[in-house]
Amino acid sequence: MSAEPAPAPPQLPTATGYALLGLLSFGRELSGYELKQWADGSLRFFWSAPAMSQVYRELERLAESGFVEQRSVVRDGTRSTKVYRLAPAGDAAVRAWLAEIPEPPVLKHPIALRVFFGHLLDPADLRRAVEAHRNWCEQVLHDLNTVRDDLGDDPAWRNAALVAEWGMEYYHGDLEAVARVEQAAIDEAAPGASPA
Amino acid sequence: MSAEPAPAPPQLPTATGYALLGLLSFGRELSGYELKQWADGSLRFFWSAPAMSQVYRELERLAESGFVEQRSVVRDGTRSTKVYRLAPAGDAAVRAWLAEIPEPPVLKHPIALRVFFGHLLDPADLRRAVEAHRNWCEQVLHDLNTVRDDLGDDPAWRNAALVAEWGMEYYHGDLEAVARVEQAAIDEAAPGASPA
DNA sequence: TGTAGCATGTAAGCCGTTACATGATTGA
DNA sequence: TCAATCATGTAACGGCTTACATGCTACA
Repeated sequence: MSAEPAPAPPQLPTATGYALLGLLSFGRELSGYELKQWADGSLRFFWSAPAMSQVYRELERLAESGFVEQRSVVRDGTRSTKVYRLAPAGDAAVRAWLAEIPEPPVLKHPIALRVFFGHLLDPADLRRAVEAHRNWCEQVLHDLNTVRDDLGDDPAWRNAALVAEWGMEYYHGDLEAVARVEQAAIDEAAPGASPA
Repeated sequence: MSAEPAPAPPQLPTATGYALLGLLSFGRELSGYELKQWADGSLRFFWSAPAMSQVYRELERLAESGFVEQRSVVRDGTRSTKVYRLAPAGDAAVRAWLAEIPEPPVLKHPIALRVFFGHLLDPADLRRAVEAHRNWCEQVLHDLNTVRDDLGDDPAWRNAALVAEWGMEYYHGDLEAVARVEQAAIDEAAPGASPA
């Protein structure tokens, strides 16, 4: 008959939780804010980056379940920050998750959608969409390039560098494929109607 | 002072709703079941295919908002089926949506994730993940090939065929990129330890 | 006779988002 | 002193999923 609150059943993390565990597995002790920054600078290129509020919620759950250890530190000045470190249970959990057969990839490609529904857009709108997509890809390529440079040839970041390189090829290929499909789609829409 | 239920405010469709409107824009009158089948055979390759229950819910909302027209038909035998046809408001709505600046693409790539967190997997697990991914891609390529063949060179399906072709290149490229990255990641993990 | 496909939904719940709220610190 | 960034959350909501429930029809 204890009056203590029932211990939370250690439920398994969500995909986002596992991703945070993965980031913590590099050994650093990080705050929610820092984890979000890092996710935005790495995971977002090939997985997804959760909202800030989601990061905090997940960290709380991970701490409740014993997958991470939480403590408050005073870093510089007087303010205290909560920082998180991977616990042994968290290490085991994320390893087990990654060893599972993966889910299929998820792709939502707005240009492919617009080509598919091409009869509902006029060529100018399609071109505007392609241009926005191209700008976005170029920004991503620029960011990835910076990331790649920052990683250098430190063996500790070799895998991250590999993925950054993969990402650059990927988005480069996307750019090329979109250009091809745009040309074909617009040619179809107005055969022979080339601009003066 | 009428006692009638307040008419539902015609709220804008969700992305899934727009996708259904897009499918209906090809002019056919379809049931929820048929729309789901079609989404699974087309949209899923480059966008996403909603769950069956989601299709029904969206169709109901689209009907409430006047974007589609609903009627019950008896198709063969005695059973009646609800079928949906695009209403003028739905046509306008989906056109306007597609003409907007698109959201950025979404990509969740399980192999990239596993390479990034490569220090948490042993090479055998990475290989298993890659193999599962490869099987998945090959299935998709097979399905896309069937789709492409079925579309033939009917000008009415020219855009769909373009996207199917794009998809085949895309997943082919994925396969190649994954093979490259796998080789590099495994080489790194065990340098000099080539199989006998 | 039973299984697979056709066909339509309801219920519950998670995941993640946006919007909101707060306050300290740093540098222009 | 103002804006940007660091830092941490809460509240409300929406989208989509899985699991469940139901029943007909065709075919082997």
